[in-house]
Amino acid sequence: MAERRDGLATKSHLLAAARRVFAEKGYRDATSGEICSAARANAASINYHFGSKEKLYAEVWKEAFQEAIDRYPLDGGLGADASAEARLKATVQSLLRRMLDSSSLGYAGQIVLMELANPTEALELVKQDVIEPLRRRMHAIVRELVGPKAAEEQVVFCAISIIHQCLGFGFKKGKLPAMLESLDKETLLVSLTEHIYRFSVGGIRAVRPQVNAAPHVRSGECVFRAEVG
Amino acid sequence: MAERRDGLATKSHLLAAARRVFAEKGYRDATSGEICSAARANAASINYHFGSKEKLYAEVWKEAFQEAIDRYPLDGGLGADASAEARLKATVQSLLRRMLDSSSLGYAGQIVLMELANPTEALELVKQDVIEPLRRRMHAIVRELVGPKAAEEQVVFCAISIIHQCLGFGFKKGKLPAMLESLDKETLLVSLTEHIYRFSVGGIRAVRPQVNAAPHVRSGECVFRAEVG
Amino acid sequence: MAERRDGLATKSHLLAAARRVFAEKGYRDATSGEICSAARANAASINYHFGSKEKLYAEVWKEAFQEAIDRYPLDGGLGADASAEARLKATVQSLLRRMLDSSSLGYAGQIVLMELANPTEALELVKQDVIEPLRRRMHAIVRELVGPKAAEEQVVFCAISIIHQCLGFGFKKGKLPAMLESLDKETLLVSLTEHIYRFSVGGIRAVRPQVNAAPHVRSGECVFRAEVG
Amino acid sequence: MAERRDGLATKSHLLAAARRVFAEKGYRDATSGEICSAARANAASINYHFGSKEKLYAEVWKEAFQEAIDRYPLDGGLGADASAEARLKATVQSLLRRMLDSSSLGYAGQIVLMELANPTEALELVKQDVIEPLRRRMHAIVRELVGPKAAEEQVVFCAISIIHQCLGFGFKKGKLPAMLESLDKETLLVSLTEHIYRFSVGGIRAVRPQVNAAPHVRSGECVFRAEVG
DNA sequence: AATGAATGAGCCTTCATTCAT
DNA sequence: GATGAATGAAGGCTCATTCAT
Repeated sequence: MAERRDGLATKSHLLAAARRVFAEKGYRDATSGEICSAARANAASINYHFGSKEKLYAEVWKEAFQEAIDRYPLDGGLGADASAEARLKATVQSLLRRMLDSSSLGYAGQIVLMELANPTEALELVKQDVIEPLRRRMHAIVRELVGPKAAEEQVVFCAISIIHQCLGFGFKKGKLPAMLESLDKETLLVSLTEHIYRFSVGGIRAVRPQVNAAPHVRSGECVFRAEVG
Repeated sequence: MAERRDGLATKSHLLAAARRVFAEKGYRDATSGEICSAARANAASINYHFGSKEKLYAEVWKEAFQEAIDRYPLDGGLGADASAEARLKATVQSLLRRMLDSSSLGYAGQIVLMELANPTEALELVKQDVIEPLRRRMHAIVRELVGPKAAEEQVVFCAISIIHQCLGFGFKKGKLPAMLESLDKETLLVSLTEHIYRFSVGGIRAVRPQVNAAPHVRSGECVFRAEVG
Repeated sequence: MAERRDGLATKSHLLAAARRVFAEKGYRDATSGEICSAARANAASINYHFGSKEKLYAEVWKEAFQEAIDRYPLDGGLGADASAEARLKATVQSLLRRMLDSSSLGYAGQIVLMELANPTEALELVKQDVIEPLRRRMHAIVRELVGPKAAEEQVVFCAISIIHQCLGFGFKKGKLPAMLESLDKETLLVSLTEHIYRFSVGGIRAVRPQVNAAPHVRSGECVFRAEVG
Repeated sequence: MAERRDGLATKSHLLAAARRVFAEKGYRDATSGEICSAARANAASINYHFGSKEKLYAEVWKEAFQEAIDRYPLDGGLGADASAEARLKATVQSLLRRMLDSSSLGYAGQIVLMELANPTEALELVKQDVIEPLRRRMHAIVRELVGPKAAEEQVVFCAISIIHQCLGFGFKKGKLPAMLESLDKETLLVSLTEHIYRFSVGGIRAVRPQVNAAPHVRSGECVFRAEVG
């Protein structure tokens, strides 16, 4: 009926449609039928090209994350010799871009959030390729900023704090305060990067072992002590 | 055939089972059948007691969040006259408890994460009761800490940063580094509270308008400037 | 909860509600639950009072038809010595009333139509009590009008023609031409009776064996005139 | 597992089975399962081919009525120039055939009766295509027979009388007197047509305004005789 | 290489009925 | 005498998958 597409057009149409639909609805709610009709492909085409819905999903992940990595590398183009601060900022920005990008190629953020909240087996597949490198890079940056004397636990906590700040922005729309909704994507991204970067640098500084307590650090300590005790 | 239970035991059994199953699998993947057999109830009992699977889900939410609010009130028992720092710490701890509690009464964290990533209509229901108060409280605390001169945008960003740090801990198990997994729940919670509190106080201090720039703040600024420019 | 009704109030409420609901929706579409809530009775009350939905239905039939018979007896109050024409007219009117009456006591028409189109076992129950007497009476009247020489088949056909003309008015509302819808029930009924009576007398006359056309045609006219006037 | 049928055999099997089952049991009592197993098709096939049970029902209607219209056109093949009497007879016969035909292709009669007594939305669909044309045709014929001076109401009543006489024969089997049951379908149909035709012509004559009885009554007789002979 | 037809497993829901009180 | 709670059977429908072409 419909004119035949040449070669592997159907396959890539399916991948594109699947990425969109999976990101919008999640693995379980996205139906094969919907993906196929969005791709103007036959209902059997998913199984023909990918073997199963689940394998298509895995393929989408692989593709999406590879793209995320390619488009927004964690080092942000910085050499290994860049300062820890510069690397931190670049990493935050890359991570935010991954979460906020919803162009036709980048629903990665939505998908990963959904998986983290309600994992499929697919999550395991990208853990090593995407999450581990991120965790390690962040860990290294924090370690550098916090100094060699800091406890390992502090480093881990700080890395998590920074990553979570970024990850939260992958939640579905409507979560941001009205005030931020009006900004265009790029402006928002720059501001957020700036904010998270400064906030995190301040946070790291505050938790690192204080060789010599600066005045305002002390005040922070005091409040804290009072609270706990 | 199975012995009849007296009273409305079935209804509460269903609620308990549903909370568990919904938290484990999410709304779509949790089947009525599974919930009913977990509650040792008939397949029709969900409809009898709640009208539909969806209404049961809404009920579970309401209950779970009410419990979260009751058990872990945001003010942590502090009076309104407590210092901003104390209120911040208490709020962080309450929020963390809500996310990490997975006792028979508190899957709220898991569920909210799932909803944020992939919303059902149920999300709307608790937004006002749970999310808004949290946002407002955090906003007020940050405003107090950051001072009246800070731009509104800064306040909003900081509140988000703090909330996101906590929310991230609602993700399914297996996400925490091995090192933290070994700690018992309560110890972990105390450490995390401590960390997020200090980290956030440091972060807030770092982003607030600097009347007189202390030396090391300036260095942070410099790095940042270098990066952007 | 609800105040207890005394004695058999619930039972009669159920009967009334059931009659309404059965007439509106038919046996299969009417649910026990709907009937019970319309009667403000417990879901178990049907089974308690009547044993089953089907037995309630049969009870409704019996009651409805008994009422129809009592309120609109086929002889219309005429003695056995009334003329065949008078008895025909009375019978037609009674039958029409049975079909058109939709007061709280008389959904009989709707129900019988539904049963004729799509029978339940209940139909058998009233066949003897309601349908047979009607058929026999109509047969006798027609036989008298048509004369002893007419073939039995003709008599049967005529009786059917008359009965069918009346039965058709039991169909659900919205079937009558707009023109007739505007009339009030009683006026419509009188007009219809008049029409069917005259039409049928004419029809019978037309099909009876014609020895010599003129004389008794005239007498027929006379009778008719007498009847109407 | 069951051998695959080629082409769209399943779809037409379903339609055929559905027509039978719907006619026997009515929309509500006919189950998808029954229809499918009668069509030796899978339980999901109704949804695949028609979308839902209701749409299948609508399809069955459309088909059945189109067939009824095609096989038994109201004009019975008569030209528009045929006499009113001839057209009346032809129309009555067509209508009776539609009601009595229960070959594999024509349960239309049963279904329409059921719908008239207990309507589905499907009824609306065929009202315009089937019921309206019939009503209009009958109206025109009666108007011609009854003359221009007759009140519109009389014409409407007569048309209804004729139509109802025919419609009544769509009721489920077992309603006809034993005497008629023994006749074969075709003989019964011819006799019934003859009867209803003569009965109705007589009825119309009897209700029309009588200026002077004799002349046109006679002509009516003549036409009738001519028609019959 | 690709597809239209068809399937089977399972899900949510409805509903008449039953049971203990 | 009457009821609220609970149940089992079945119904319509969805959906990923398979098969023949």
